Amino acid sequence: MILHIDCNSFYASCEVSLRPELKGRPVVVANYNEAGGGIILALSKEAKALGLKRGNPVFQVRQLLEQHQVVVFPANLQKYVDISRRVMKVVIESGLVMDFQRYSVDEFFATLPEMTKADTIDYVAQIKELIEHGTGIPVSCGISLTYTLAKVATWYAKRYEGYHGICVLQQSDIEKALRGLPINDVWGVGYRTAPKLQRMGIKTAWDYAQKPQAFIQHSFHLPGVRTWKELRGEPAVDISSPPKQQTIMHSRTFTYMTSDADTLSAYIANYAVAAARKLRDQHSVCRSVTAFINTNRHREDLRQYSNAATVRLQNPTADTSAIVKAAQQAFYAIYQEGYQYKRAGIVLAEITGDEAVEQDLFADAAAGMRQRKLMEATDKINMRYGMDKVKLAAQVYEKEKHTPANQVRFEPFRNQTTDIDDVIVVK
DNA sequence: TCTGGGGTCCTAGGACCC
DNA sequence: TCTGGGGTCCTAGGACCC
Repeated sequence: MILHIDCNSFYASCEVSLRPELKGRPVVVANYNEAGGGIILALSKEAKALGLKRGNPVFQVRQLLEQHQVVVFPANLQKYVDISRRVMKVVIESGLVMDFQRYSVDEFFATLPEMTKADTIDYVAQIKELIEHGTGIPVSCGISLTYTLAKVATWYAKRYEGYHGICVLQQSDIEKALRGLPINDVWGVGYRTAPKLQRMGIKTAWDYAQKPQAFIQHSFHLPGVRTWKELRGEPAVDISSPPKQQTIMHSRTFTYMTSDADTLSAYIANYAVAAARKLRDQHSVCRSVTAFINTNRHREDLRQYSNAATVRLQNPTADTSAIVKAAQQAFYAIYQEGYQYKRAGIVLAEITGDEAVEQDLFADAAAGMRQRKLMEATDKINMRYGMDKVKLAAQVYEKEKHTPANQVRFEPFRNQTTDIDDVIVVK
């Protein structure tokens, strides 16, 4: 059987686990932005009960947040990744599961030894208890024949208190479970496909699983067929993750719109620097650099423009200045005057390991080595004295000064798992 | 005033080859 | 009337995930 472990309200649970006095209070995590908040990314049970939803722009729900004294945390991805690793560690060290796989920051899959249903529940309860005791993160568990069915089981485990967070779906339980599952809650069915399915009269996972394979293949192609097989109990999904990340993206939505090329180009340079740093962290090099810019899609009164351009590098590299140069070249290829831009970003692709970098015959090996040393040195300085203490001239731009009124008050950033000054002291 | 930031996989169609 | 036929590779864009 496949076991699926899903951390409940993960980001919010992480914050609460480090601030236990907040247990039982409404807590949300939103991505922080200087103008007073982006959107809500995660919510505790109590916050959900107030009618707050994932994806709500913070400014739209300000009243509700204040009225109920909701605690608002700025998203701190590094911390969540760190806690996610601890959850993994607890499960792996328990020795209770086989083929443990991390699917995302808050979801894991594993294989369980064969047992009766009652024994399975007891067995998984042990794992659940170990995680909750060891990390403070509550989890829900689903167990079934395939990955997709295990996620169906987790859907039930989360939804009905009676399961106490653990739901097992055996062959004989599957029909009933699928009949009760709306098609749009099936893993692999997104917001584009769901309405199409509705129009075809396919309203539940069961309806979908009952269609002939040829029909599914014709209408929904390979991904659709995979989901179809999985729902029928036949494994078809492979989640063994590719060894290395294939693309690295860095993008931001700005607080204010701008049409100024110099400002945008400095933003692009900063994103390129961040992406290059990430590239070096995982000991990789890239060969293609894409820049993209977008206007504000929420402003129907303004003219819209979105575009992207890619520059292919002569040699695979992780050198900041080469990547910045390519990113800016790509940017100027697509920049158009007269639009109000709201978002920009860059994507690094054709990523490979830096062990054996294929060198251009004419490349200057000595210069490459100097560049590499320069990168190592700047990374070290920035690591020690703070981000961007040393930077490229291209990264400098004039900060727009605005102090918006009516801001939602965020909790301060605290890195309790990585920064010695923030580590919790137990008395 | 204010609306996220990452990723992966698949397919169709164009360019090119013989 | 009728305009080959079989490949491969690459890219853009769409769909999905959290």
